[in-house]
Amino acid sequence: MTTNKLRGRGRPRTFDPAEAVASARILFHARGYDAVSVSDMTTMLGINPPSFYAAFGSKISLFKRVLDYWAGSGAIPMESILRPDRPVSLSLAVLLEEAARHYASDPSAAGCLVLENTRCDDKDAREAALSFNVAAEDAIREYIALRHPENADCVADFVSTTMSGLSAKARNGHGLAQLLATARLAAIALKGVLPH
Amino acid sequence: MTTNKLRGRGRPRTFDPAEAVASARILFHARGYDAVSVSDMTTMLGINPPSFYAAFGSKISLFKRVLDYWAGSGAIPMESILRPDRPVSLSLAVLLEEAARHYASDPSAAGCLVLENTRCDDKDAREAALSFNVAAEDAIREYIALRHPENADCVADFVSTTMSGLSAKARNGHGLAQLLATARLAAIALKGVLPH
DNA sequence: ATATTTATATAGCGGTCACTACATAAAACA
DNA sequence: TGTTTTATGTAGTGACCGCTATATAAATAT
Repeated sequence: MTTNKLRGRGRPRTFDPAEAVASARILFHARGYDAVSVSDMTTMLGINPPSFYAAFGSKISLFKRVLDYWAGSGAIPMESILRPDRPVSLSLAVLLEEAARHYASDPSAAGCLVLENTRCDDKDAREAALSFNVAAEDAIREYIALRHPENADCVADFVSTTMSGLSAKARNGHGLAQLLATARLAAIALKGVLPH
Repeated sequence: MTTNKLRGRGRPRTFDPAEAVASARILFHARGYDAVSVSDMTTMLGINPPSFYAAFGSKISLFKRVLDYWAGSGAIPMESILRPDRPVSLSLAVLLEEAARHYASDPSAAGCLVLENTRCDDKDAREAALSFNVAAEDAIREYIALRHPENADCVADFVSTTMSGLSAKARNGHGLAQLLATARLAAIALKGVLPH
């Protein structure tokens, strides 16, 4: 994490931007883009606003860096779950259970970073989160379509909707056990609609 | 709607508070509590801040009036859906379909006013919305428990989670057809888990 | 008419927001 | 050493937030 990129000539930084991105993820995940102020961020990082803007440019560009960072490190590993060597309904059931586990894993940052921020008030942040959400939904839909093209759209919508619900409920009182039970109940519908 | 309550002696109001509550519902429903400023509200109502505060006291107390008003007029009529004379799984399927229809009915104010605002950044508004949400979930759980006490908790959680997902998706691109298809898919799980 | 009551319009309160102008400190390079 | 480069800390900017002090306008009551 301490990526001291080879230093050039000026005064050295007093903080590590990569670590700052990881810290920013915690804040954005816990409270959402709108509710985190640049002042909150600079206080947590122990720096002043000019250092923040010199390193990241703007609040929204830091948020985009956080999304990129999280997609490659902490988010649900879709490609390892949506495997071609097991039944689609099983893969989707695993996906929902994994979502339940992820969303409940850190009570101080419950739910999905991407899904929660697809509903924030800042247009740019919302659209940035939405693009990640759309990409994930496309991956799910295409995975289903490989073996169940006729049901891909509505099943993908159902899975996406259930994940949104799981994320929302993770933030409003549902714990791991409840989320898992809901995920397993949803999987019943998947088994029922996908020929096996 | 034009409830001119019997006037006393002072200068008469230039606006109808009951109509203002209905207008406020549209704004809060379309954008959420955080994203609606008092300035937005007074501009829409054609009044000045002092008139607003004289009539409603504060932004949060207007929001609470909006919730009360909406629960009694525009929200999903739970008591007429959760009927004791038909199968629980059927009632819940109707509830989910009705949610889909409600959440998609006004594209400029998509989703559920209550559910969407259980996730806003203002603590008081969030808790006000949450209390309505909890009441609705309790009603669902108790309805299920009358005939399926062993499954009431997890089935109620599943229905609540699905409604949260429907509301979220209604705000992010899913239209009536998609929401209805998702509701019907969720109903398969309900039929599967509730003995009939 | 005058007093009382209530709602109004103007103007602005202190606070927070994302962001920046400016001078300086700390490093590498010549 | 002196120049260049980069990041820093101090101290703000203007815009918007929820909300209000103050004076006045418009009704009823006496």
